[in-house]
Amino acid sequence: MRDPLPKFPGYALRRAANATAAELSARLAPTGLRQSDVSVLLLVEANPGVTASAIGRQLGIERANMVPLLKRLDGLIARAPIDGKSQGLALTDAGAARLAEARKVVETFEAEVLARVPPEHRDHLLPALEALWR
Amino acid sequence: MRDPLPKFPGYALRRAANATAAELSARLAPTGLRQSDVSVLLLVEANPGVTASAIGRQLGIERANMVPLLKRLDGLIARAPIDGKSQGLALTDAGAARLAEARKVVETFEAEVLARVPPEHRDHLLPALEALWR
DNA sequence: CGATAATGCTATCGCCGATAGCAATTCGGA
DNA sequence: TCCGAATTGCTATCGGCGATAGCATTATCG
Repeated sequence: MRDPLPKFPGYALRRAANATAAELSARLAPTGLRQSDVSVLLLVEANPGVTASAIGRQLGIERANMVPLLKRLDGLIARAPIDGKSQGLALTDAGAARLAEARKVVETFEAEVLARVPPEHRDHLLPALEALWR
Repeated sequence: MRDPLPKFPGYALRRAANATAAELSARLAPTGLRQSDVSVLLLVEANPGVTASAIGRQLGIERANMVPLLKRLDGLIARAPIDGKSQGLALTDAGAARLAEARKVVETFEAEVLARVPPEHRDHLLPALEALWR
């Protein structure tokens, strides 16, 4: 079947992103966390006391979408008022434990993804992708 | 703010794919077509007489999801029965005309995407991505 | 011929992201 | 210092894309 689409970088990007996202989701299922959950947990861990807004800005998640996300992470993330309108986020012990599991999954997965790229292209993937969104 | 995520190829893939998809969607808006619409139209154009199932297989779209998609493209794609259960798809004149508009948008966009990638990484992007889904 | 596979379809769900709007609070410049 | 502007967290709702389960009909093949 003739298929002109794979020549398009945007199309290849979509397919590659879908494939990897589906696989990572499957691997994260046992932890009960979604990809977005893990990304938020990682950022909260690395920046204790950050606000939900700041996390959202960094990850490209709208404030409105942070709300149900954080609601899902109840018990894993603690909130402490910073002032009258902001609240600082931090991992609870349970959150740190769950993140430890998830991190193993993610790091294994990411290493495997990179390993699938032929060696001569491998080092170019990250810089090329970063040019497209940073 | 500390952010360990950009080091992960899977994360960079998601962000890059999101950014490019959002931009392409915006550019396609004037044509009234979605990205998936255009990909289907391109495949039907390149393979007149194909079935919806075959298109779906090629594009990674479930049969079930082809139904509303083709319903949206009513008037742009004609269906002719092949046998009792299959139907061949082909572009109508209107479909060919709309696709011509969309193709211009897509090709311009794809060229710009590639142009954003630093020259030393450019030729590696497509092969690297293909290794992740093909 | 009969089991199996394929096709097109309905209905429903999940994930991620976006917009619009709101009340409360904080910030910053005249 | 005061007041308009910006920020924060939130509700509600929508859109795009993809997935699953199940169904009736029709083809295919051993």
